[in-house]
Amino acid sequence: MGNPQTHHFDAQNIGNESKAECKSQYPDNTNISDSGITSHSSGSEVKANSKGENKGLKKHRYAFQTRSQIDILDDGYRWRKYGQKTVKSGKFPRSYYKCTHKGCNVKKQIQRSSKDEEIVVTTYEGMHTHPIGKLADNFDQILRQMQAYTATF
DNA sequence: CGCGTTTGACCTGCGC
DNA sequence: GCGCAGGTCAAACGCG
Repeated sequence: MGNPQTHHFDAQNIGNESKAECKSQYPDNTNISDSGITSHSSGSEVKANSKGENKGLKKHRYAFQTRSQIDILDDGYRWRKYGQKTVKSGKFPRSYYKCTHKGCNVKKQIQRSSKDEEIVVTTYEGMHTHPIGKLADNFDQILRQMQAYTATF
């Protein structure tokens, strides 16, 4: 298999492992886990099946921290920024990205730590239904810097 | 000419 | 019931 897909770090891979654990690597009590990544269990898809029957609609969400000076980490996919909002518990704004693809509604959320601007929190939501267009030049670097990730929902 | 980015306004959900 | 926070969409502009 010489396909670049071999290195696909799809969510299902992580979800299958189910070894994700919310390890707080924050040296200090960062407010991020108070009002950013951890909360928001309610999904917009919930209203779709609000008929009263809730199917096993799992929302894939993965968040990992990366130590980089650049907010935009190219993981091999193309992302289109569709919004930016400043969170209250954080002096830095949060960026919202969406995968520009047919039928690929994967969203990515990037936020910088309010205290350590060197730490960038990237949250992925959804699964890619298409192969990677190219190999991320710094993909290996991203994996190395992947300090922690949370997979649930 | 296509699309990616930017900014503002609007909507929804939750808390008080 | 109202307010706050977060999230999303839309229109316009700039760049390639």
